[in-house]
Amino acid sequence: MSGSLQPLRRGRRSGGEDSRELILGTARRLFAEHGFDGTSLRQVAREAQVDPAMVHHFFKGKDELFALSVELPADPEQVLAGVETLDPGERAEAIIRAVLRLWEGPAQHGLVAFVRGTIGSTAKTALLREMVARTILSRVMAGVPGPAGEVRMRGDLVASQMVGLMLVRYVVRLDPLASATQDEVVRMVAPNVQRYLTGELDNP
Amino acid sequence: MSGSLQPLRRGRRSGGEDSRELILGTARRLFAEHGFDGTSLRQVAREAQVDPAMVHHFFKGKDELFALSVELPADPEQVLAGVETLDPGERAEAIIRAVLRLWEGPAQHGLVAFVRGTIGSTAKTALLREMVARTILSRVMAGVPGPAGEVRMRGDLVASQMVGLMLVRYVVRLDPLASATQDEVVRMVAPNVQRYLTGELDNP
DNA sequence: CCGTTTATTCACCACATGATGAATAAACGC
DNA sequence: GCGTTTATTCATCATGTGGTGAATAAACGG
Repeated sequence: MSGSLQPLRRGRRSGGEDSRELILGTARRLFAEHGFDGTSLRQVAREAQVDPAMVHHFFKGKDELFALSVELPADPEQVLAGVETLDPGERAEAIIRAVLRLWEGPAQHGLVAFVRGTIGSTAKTALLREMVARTILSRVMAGVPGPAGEVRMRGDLVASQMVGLMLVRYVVRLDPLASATQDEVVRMVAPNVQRYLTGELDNP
Repeated sequence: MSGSLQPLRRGRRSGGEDSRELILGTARRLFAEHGFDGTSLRQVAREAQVDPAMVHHFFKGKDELFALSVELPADPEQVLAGVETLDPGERAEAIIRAVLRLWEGPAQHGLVAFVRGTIGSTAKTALLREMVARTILSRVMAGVPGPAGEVRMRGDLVASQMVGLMLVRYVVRLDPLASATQDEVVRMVAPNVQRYLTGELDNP
């Protein structure tokens, strides 16, 4: 009766269950659901049914775990590859298709986590701004005719539509937009993006 | 020399500095900058140069402080008042004007805080979805002709553009969109919103 | 079969968080 | 002037956090 319940067996487990992957998977999910700050190592460990110290055993710390969790399988340059070679007058569809393909691939979890974590704080928002402005928009807007100031404005407008689309479709998941097919989305929003890219802005 | 530095004077301060408002203001700013989870009571107290216990003296807890901080000075119904009486064919401009007016008023801090706090977690996102779908979109789309399914889709598209606009202009602050005048914004994006509202969707 | 590596658990640390309750002092009402 | 209210500070709690170091046990390599 008074037998002390034996201390949980220490040491390596027998089964071949790969704890590292288990932790990574759980982290990926939790980071996507609650963002970086909203997710704790112990929470990850708990849900993965693993000792918190294991997380540190496999990963250097929370930062590394996050980095590996949201590791984007494709960098923006690759996703948008070829877009700048297209005629600006027909570029909208390609942009939208690329973005939809990216978000509907294996990167989705990571991207949602990235967005959630990024929008949550001013500092990270600044990073996002740099990234969007430099890496993405410069590529998307390459070759669009017009004065530099106007082209930058067009880029921001394109960004506003694309950001809104991703947020509503993948993060907030507003139906029926969230469950429309890729083709439908392209058909519906491409004309608007195209107007931002090369259409008449001042004269509705 | 060895005089112990006297313990900071306790008790009520002489000056008429209203600490309550000071705390509220600081909280409003910090919540907007770092979101709910990213802001701690002690941080607020520190920046307001006030003892952490004061925060609890004036407010029941973090939740109440947050609630009072992001208190929206105008509810959506009021902001969009009259929109549903307008001809759907000319409604886009009114919608955009209303949103811009709201975001550029005293509510801005609270709204940014709300967005940051809301996008950070799944649970709160669900709330946002309900709110947007029921309260806002139903009003904005009232009287728009067409089958129910199509009208809902049009609403989502409008939401995608408006959400993106708010995010890029007020949260991420992408320039030059962030520093454009209200009139410019209206001129540039109204046609796109109008197309979502009543334009031809399938046939670009 | 023995030594090394690796996986797992436990016992801690220092620290920040949200919160409470008592002590003190000024302001206020009478 | 005195009692009450209110503002302010301090000491303290329980909890959760990220992180470290050692102990243990299984797997692996020779």
